[in-house]
Amino acid sequence: MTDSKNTFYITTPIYYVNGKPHIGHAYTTIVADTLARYHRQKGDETFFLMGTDENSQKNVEAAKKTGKEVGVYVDEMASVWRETWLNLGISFDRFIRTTSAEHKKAVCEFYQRVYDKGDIYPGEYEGLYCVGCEKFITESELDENGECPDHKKKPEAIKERNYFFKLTKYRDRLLEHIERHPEFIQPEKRRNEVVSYIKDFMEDFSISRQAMEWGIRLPTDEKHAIYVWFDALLNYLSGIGFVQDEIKFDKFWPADIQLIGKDIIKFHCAYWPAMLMSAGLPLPKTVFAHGFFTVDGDKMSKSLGNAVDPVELAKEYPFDAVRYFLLREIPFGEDGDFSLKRLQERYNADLANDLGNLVQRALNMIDKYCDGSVDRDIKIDMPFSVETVRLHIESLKFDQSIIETWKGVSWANKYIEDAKPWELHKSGEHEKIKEVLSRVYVVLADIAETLTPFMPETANKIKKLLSTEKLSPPSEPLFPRK
RNA sequence: GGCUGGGUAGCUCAGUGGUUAGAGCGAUGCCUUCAUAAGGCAGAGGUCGGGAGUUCAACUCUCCCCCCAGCUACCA
Repeated sequence: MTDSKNTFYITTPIYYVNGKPHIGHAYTTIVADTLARYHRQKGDETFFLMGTDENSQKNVEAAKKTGKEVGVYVDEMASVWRETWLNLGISFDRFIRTTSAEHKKAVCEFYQRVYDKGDIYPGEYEGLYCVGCEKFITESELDENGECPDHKKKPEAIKERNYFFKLTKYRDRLLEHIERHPEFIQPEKRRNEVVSYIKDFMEDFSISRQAMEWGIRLPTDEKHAIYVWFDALLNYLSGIGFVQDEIKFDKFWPADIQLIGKDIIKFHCAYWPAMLMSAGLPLPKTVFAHGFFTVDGDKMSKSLGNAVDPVELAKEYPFDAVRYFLLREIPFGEDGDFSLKRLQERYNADLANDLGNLVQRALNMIDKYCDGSVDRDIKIDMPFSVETVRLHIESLKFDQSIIETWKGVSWANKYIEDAKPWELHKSGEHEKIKEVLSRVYVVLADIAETLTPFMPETANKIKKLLSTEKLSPPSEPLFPRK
């Protein structure tokens, strides 16, 4: 991923709008935002897409509960989601809605291509369907009450004629692609799961529903709505202008990274690439499935009511602190535990004490001992490697990247301790003080630069403090202790 | 039942066929005062899941077992 390519296209899954965003959504989104900001900083022409999945049956049910028209309901909810991310400072370039005219047009065109290819055939399906999952499930997957274990709901028995996509036709090509491109599915353990699924269990899947009133109509048969996944996955194409802005589309497709949660691997690592093959389009370079959170050790679930609301959280802690915590605490790709206690510990130790206090003490001494002036171009050996930070980001090891940056923070704190500017001040060694504080200054400047993708607001604050003509400490601490 | 990944300090994790097994956080003691009662230093804390084997030598390799997570099957 260290090629010199100058465009970068990254996507998050589009989210269902039948509820509010929780910390898991925020996690995916933060990672995507960090990567997007990194690539922009690097100078790549970057496109960061996110959006909402609105043609789903579960949205219809959610709307029914509120007594609203589905159309009204999804409009309202889509706006809630969009505003949430905007307010949290997420730098998406486009927020795609699957009910938009553009998306529908793209889906119809895509469908037509696959149809013309001969990959769609009518058939009959009988099975149990869980609306919560938006997929068919087998009896053996049900729990002791005959309910879907994830959604605690009885699945619906469906028997109808509908249309199928010849997924199995692409079995060999999929396996070959995965084999030849080890970077396609990450992390590695997910790749194994996918391979075993494709080899042993994959079947053609139904791509239409007769019973559905809501959703995109099948161009070749108006009585059918397109199955939500065959529609939703295409947002990654419609979001960058598929069949409507070919120049833009050709510039950004295929995507560099598609982030997903581990629950939707099958759709993104089997259905999706096969659909693209059928339509004659190149495959995304990497699909990365991250882990899930527990909250204080418990599975996050509606029944436990322990879902963490990122908006509420951002009232307690600056959102940068939440970003820092999630990226620093959880090795990307692993499952992690979210706990407020842990967040507070990290906040106080790393952000308030180490970084925030460093900025404070350094600028205070520059102000006090050097009249706000240092040599901003002093050449020193950097105590951490910006190159290492970059390499870690590009290999998606955000925790490592932050650890490397913190070497700079620790170095500066120790250097100040060893050099003791306050004693130099007493003995009147002004030149020496200025040299010491100049060194600290340039390290801080590099830290701010490096931190930009991770903590954009904080990085900007520091940059601003460092760019005033007469340097002085911030009027308020960067991160007040909690 | 099968497959995959994992079980290392209180917590989160890193690590190598070879002297006394590492980091960060937390807890303890000391030093310091520029700073958000922040910072620095030091010691404490582990029979590296259990057992057997290979080897001059294993935490690091092999086998068996136990436990955790994920995927998946079968029986019902």
